[in-house]
Amino acid sequence: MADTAARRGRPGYDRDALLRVAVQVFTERGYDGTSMEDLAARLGITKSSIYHHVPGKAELLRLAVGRALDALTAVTEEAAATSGPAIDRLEHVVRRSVDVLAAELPFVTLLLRVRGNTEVEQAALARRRQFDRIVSDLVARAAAEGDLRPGVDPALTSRLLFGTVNSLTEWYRPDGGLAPGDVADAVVATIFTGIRVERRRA
Amino acid sequence: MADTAARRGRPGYDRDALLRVAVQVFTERGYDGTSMEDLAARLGITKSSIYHHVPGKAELLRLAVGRALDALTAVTEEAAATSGPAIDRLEHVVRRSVDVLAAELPFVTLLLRVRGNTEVEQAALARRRQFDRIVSDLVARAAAEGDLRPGVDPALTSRLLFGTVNSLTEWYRPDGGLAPGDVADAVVATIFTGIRVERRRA
DNA sequence: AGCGTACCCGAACGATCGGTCGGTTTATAG
DNA sequence: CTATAAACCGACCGATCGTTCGGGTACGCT
Repeated sequence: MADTAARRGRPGYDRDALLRVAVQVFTERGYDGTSMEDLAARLGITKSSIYHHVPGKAELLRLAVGRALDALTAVTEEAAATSGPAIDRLEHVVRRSVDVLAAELPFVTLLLRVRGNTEVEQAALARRRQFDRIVSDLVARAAAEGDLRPGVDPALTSRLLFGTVNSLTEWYRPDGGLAPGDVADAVVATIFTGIRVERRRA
Repeated sequence: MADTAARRGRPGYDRDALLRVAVQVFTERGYDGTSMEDLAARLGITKSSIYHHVPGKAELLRLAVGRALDALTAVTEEAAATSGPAIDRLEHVVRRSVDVLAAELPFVTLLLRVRGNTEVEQAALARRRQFDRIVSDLVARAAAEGDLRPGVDPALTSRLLFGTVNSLTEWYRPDGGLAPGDVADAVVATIFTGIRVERRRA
């Protein structure tokens, strides 16, 4: 789609192609559990070659989580996320977040596993908290506008909402015959409407 | 509660006390991201002293995830989890799982982060899949018994259910003024009943 | 053909990894 | 006071860690 334009120089990985593989391996073995040797083996090149593309291991992580954060941040800036009833804005953000998660699955997966060990990770966590804040504000507004069931705690609910959406990285695979829209439908239906039907009454 | 009975020998950590600290550090820095030196520093003893209690780093992980899995497995064997309508059994397992998660938080957290890098981790994943299977079977039965909203996919629903419950490890802290029962109420209310109220109709 | 560009390699670096070893310290039991 | 038990320590091991360095190699362009 993008460039079939022949590039100059010796063929091989460019920074983006390398990043894709790296992120894949990071999500499989964990960032700390992946050595540069592991990466090199998977890439089919030597360890030292990686440093032609990137100044170090940490930079690979930085690029990866940055990409995920950019995509998520963009969602919160869409028109449907910034106007209208909060409950509808919330639903939009949830649906689009699922889309982003599907489209950038390895990157988002990596982001969600970051624990703040290094400066790169702490910076990522800080940006992630901004996103979290926006969504939990939407939940609070939806409650204030009377669109949430009475008794639901907005803070707690936004936690559960995040948990449900983020847990998609644990099992969802885009090539599994399940479209992102279907997953979004299921998430919204489950959280917004509930799964149980009222039957036995007396 | 257990033993105030004075033990023999030089005072210090026993295997269980050491395990508690180790699991704590593992959840903070990640298993791979934690060196034996890190552990020793936190314990206030030297690296080599750790090997008096345990044959190696992997054994610490094995003990930790084993403890979490034992607690979760026990839940599925409780009376209320093995008889009655599936929807009620499901609710019971969810509620008790939240209890276990709260009571054994560091151990369960560690379990949920295991990715299968080593044999120990793969064995843990296998046992975890058994638990997952039991719960997803309950969802399927509840659907067959007509207690789930029509249109909900049991397989997908059980995934989301797991995601919601398991995500508690990301933020829940037992000393945060929120009782496990309250969290269980919120989870059950959110997933089973939904958060949205029907308002605008025409 | 020759040049610039982009990509890759082997060998080596100091630091840190998980783990081993022989010996020491501090308690209780008799 | 001695024996036994339980925990701890410092020095050291080979292996692996992320990274560096001085080149080598395969392309498009002119």
